[in-house]
Amino acid sequence: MTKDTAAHILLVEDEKPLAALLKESLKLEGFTSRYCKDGEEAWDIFKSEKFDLCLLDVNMPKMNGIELGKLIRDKDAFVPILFLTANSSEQEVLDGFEIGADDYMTKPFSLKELNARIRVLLKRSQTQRNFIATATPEVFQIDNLTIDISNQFIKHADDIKKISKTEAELLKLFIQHKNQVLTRNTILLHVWGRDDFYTARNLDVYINKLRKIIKLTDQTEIINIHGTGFKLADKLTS
Amino acid sequence: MTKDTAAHILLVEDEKPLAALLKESLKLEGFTSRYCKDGEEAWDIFKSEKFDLCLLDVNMPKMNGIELGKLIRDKDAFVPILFLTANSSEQEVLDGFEIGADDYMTKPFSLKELNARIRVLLKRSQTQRNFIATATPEVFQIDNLTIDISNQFIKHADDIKKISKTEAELLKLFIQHKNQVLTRNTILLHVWGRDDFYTARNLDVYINKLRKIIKLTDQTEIINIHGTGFKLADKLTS
DNA sequence: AATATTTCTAAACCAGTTCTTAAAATAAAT
DNA sequence: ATTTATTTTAAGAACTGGTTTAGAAATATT
Repeated sequence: MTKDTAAHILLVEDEKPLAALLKESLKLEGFTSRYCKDGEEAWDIFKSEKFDLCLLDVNMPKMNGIELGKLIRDKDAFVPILFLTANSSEQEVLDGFEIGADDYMTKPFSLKELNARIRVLLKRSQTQRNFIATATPEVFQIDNLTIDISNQFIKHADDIKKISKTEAELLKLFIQHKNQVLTRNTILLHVWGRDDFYTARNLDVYINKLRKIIKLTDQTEIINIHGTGFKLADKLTS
Repeated sequence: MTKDTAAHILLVEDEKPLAALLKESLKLEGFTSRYCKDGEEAWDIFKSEKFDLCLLDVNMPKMNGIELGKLIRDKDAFVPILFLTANSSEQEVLDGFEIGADDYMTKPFSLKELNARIRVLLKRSQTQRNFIATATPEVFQIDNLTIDISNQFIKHADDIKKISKTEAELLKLFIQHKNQVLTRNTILLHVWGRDDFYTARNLDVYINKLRKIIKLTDQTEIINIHGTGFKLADKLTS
């Protein structure tokens, strides 16, 4: 959950109509979600995407929710897991908590209550994150230019210049994806959490600011891929 | 809950037989508990005793569970609150979550499930507790300035000056994380337990107080990272 | 139990900075 | 040529931070 952007939720549910309802409900609450129809598919997705919460049906073909929950919990000790179940035998519920579930709801349930519980879990994990996380130092060196993201400054030949939070975030995104094309949409969602006309213009303003910084080195530049996005890349010396 | 000792639970329930059953169950699970028969009594007790979790019945004479929960949440932003309710209208449940409940169970419920949910909540809050309770020496020496956190005073060239509890706590947090950027949110959660508009401005007031103290040494300073937070750092000697 | 003292919060004000919007100029693609 | 995308500059809006102060709340003292 970068910045103020919406939480991203993994939704695994084999009953299509319920799944559609849930996906719609999550959207209305302002969350983004990724839907998977069974446990195997979900596990594949989970390995490659970052989620703020997992909403798992227990009874599913191929791999049931509990098994999936265990895999998820083993890989990520903190991501909140909420199980949905139809025929909740007490033992099944206890099994869920045993493998590290955070909450359990029995069908049929109130959508509003589900949303309330989701918010509780998200708030808790967010608080936990803030409590523990003191920004890991992020210092990059490009040519004779030092870029300190967490302390928000750049240093060029003993000349220290402060940069803003947004500049730092954008710069970090580029550095982490050096030589890769970042689409406008990716950048906008990552840094601003939204993608609309004005924010897109704003990005251009910030590209301009960043180019002035990057110019201090003469090895690297931000190049535009017309109609697509931008790329931080080594200059061609030809 | 100091490390290995059992969690201490506030149990508020006006139905005597259920209360007795719950108290017994908590004991079997290895928890200690304090029983109160109504909200008013519970609030008195809560103010003077430290609990790791609150188990509150919603329907009670004198002060209902929701009101009590709100008082508790205002005083302590972190202690987990679990509501028990007989006739759970959806709205009542939502009200509970609204005031900051962490979980909700509808009577009749499975004792085993209740215990599982209690353990989940305790586990989550444990992480934070551990972070708070990192034992560190309470006396620091920075340059010619001695800072005694537990006795709440600073000493500079034989000049002893008292500092307040909040000043001491904030100073300690900075010293423990010297040269690391602390976000406003992290600071607020640690020192004030909440992050809202007024508390945020309050932080600025205290930064101001602390800077006057820190100024007594000329090696160290509190610097602001615009839009992010603050950092206690060695002055740059350039 | 009343009073004094200290500490904390809320609020106002100002200064500084960062972000957004707008608009004009330039470049690329069809 | 014309449309669409990008670059650049700039003004003001919005936000963030620093400082002081008055009164509320909590704590200590008589």
